[in-house]
Amino acid sequence: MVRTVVEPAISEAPAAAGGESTAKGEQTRRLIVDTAVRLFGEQGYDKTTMRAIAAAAGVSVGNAYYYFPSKGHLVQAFYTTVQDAHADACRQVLAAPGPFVDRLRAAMLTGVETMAPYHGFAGSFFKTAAEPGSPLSPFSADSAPARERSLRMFADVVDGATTKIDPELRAELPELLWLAQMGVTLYWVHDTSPGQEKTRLLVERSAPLIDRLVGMSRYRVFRPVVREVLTLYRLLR
Amino acid sequence: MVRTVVEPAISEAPAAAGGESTAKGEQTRRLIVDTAVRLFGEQGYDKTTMRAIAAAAGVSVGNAYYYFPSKGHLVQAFYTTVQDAHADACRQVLAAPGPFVDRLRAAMLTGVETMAPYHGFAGSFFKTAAEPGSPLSPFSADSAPARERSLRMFADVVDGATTKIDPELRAELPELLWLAQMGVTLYWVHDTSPGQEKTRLLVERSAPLIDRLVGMSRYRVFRPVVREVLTLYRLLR
DNA sequence: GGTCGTAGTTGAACACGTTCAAGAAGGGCG
DNA sequence: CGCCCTTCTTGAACGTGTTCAACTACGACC
Repeated sequence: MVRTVVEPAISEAPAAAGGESTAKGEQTRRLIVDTAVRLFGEQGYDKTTMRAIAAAAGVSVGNAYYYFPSKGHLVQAFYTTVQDAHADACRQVLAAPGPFVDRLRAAMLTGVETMAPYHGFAGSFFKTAAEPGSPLSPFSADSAPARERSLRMFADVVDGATTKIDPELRAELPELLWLAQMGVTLYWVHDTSPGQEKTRLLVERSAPLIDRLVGMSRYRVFRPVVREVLTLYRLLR
Repeated sequence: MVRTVVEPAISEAPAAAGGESTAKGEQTRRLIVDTAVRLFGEQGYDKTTMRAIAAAAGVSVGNAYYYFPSKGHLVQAFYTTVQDAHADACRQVLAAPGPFVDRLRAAMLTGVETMAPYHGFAGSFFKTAAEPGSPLSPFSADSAPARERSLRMFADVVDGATTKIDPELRAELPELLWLAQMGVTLYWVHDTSPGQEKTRLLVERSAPLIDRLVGMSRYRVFRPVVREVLTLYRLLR
């Protein structure tokens, strides 16, 4: 078997502060994760075996498991990549303040747009993410960084909104919107319509709907029900 | 290995109408599914291997696959069992007409109650059901019978409700409530609180909430938004 | 009774994710 | 240089779900 020789790169300051990785280890880690991400994109989740990843990266199977506890953890890297792209795509649109409905639609739509190329892939690995104890679950500790980033994005959506919103609702809104996007993603994964046009329709039409509901929250009549929903949400979180 | 000899039972009318199974085949099929259901309940999904099922049933692994295309299809049988129990538990409560809120709470609560013993099990096999193409998905063709039965139950919940409901909403309500129960189940699977008390809380408090929203649907002010939601739902179904 | 076709049954074999005992590499220290 | 410790790497091995070619049992038909 042909083995690529990896030279030790530039000599590095030895683990300055809390550095848990040497230059060599980090290089192998990247090599593996890059190869995995590439193969996932090319062939989907199930078709991309750990043996194939290891072979393509020029390392042994065991070596991949030295850096990643499971195949699922390799997907986490893939997921992070996609999410970074989503955040980037949103930045421009969310730069200037504007109506809540536009910002919400933009955030959700670019999300669907960014994920689009990976629809098949997402379908095949979704089961892993849906498992309760899985590190890939959006609610898991392992997903905390990705979740935080996404939440910050929705906080930005709310902060830059010129629409008037009930203050109590406004505080919880980013989290609720993130949850809504999880719902959209759930629908998207199961959406078999060509180009996932149904999911686009869902976003296109639920954004104004959410906007209307949020707008209504300011009126006194709805205060009790809004409070009830928020209280329940806090209890269940 | 000890092998139970299976006598051909009572001689049977040969495949009267559309009968696709002989007596012997049906017996083996039942033997396998009963064994599988028992082991699933005793040890959970992952711990119960196909080899263990086959061994406990006194057949070969290949024989199990002759009757069931995959391990997941064996769970379908388990799921059906639980759902039957749920329907039975509801029948008594739903016999006499009453307020919508009571009927809804009862239906959902008995659902949680019926599933309770299998929480651990459900968690481990949930990933299989969540997969888009899976026959175990509640939206799949294979799940059609179970889905129909559940829908009929929620239709009963609505039909026997003495509460006044917007007719247009009333027509779609059973399906929406079924969807809501899917949501509750989704939460339940991920609920790690002792005895899944949080899920009970969710049902306990969301039933009056849904009731209130349904009640509000009759007022003219909300007609546009109700219609919008229903239209969107029909488009996405 | 014999023959044939279908239904039923078997267990070895495959590919997969994952584990693990063993070893190699490399650098710091006396 | 020699020793040791940590980091990194290996590939065989395990247990899993699933497949498949071969075999058996059995009822129907001539």
